[in-house]
Amino acid sequence: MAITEYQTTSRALLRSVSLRVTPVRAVILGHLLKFGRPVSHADLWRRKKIRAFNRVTVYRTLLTLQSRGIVHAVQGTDGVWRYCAHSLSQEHCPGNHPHFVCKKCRRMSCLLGQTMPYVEVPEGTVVEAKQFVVYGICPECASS
Amino acid sequence: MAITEYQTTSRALLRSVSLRVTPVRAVILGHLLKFGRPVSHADLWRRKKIRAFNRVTVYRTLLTLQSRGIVHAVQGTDGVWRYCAHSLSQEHCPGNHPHFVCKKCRRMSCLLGQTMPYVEVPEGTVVEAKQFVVYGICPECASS
DNA sequence: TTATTAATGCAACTTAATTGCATTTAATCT
DNA sequence: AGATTAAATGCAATTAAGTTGCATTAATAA
Repeated sequence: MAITEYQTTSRALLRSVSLRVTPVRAVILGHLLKFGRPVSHADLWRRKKIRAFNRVTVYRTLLTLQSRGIVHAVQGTDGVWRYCAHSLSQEHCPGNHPHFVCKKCRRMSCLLGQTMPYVEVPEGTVVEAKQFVVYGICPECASS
Repeated sequence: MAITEYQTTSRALLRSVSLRVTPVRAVILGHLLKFGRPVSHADLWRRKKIRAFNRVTVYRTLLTLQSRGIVHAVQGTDGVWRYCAHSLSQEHCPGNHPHFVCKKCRRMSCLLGQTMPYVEVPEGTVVEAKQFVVYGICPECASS
């Protein structure tokens, strides 16, 4: 899939959640889809095409996409938020799995194939989200 | 247990991990023990006795206590680190349980009585820590 | 009591993220 | 196609959490 195709998909995704199709949104969503793993604002900002926009707008765009449910956010143990896009085909809110953060390369990856574990909470508690982050060294960094 | 007693305990705790007993450490550890739940730098900073010290020193003290294993740190879904002290009686490294953060009062509490779930990671991955945060509304905030 | 190693304070800085407001633009409706 | 308008964007400034380097001070051991 070429980057332009990702942007075609992006436009469709945006329209599907009735968001105006703007250049920033198409480009950011395109990049997120291409990354395929949760990436931070900083990761995006390294890309020329994204740096063409305003930093604040990038932040706001990520929030907008998140609010419409086409992007989910997870935080690493470094306190930095990472965003991951999901395609239209996925039925329920994704991101519902543990994540791994490498202390060396700071990359985050999804630990797929396992769901979020059940947790017991005190009576009367309203659970809105769960975040499970595993921290350590990824295979690539560990072997070098 | 009065605050002075907490500080007596603090001194013993500090000595037990061969840390110099200084005013900042005794006061911070005393407050952490009294809180009994994970609290942030900001939470501590609200206390007059703690604001008497330097902000940086408070940060550094928390790191020191953490490095000696008498305090553990967890991050909320707001990206803020919270610190929790544990008494000498506890055998193994505490903090090894899920935590809950309330979106309204921003308080963090420990979800005791359940251990950290096992997670499958790709071959070659080195796991150093796991963080499981449940986000939502606490019973107190939910009922009001 | 003194020596010395560790701890503290201060000032400045970094990085992530947010806010308010003026300007521009995507989509809608003639 | 062109005007309309609510929504989106850019800019400047700000906040909040946390860090760094370095000079000064203090807790402990001899």
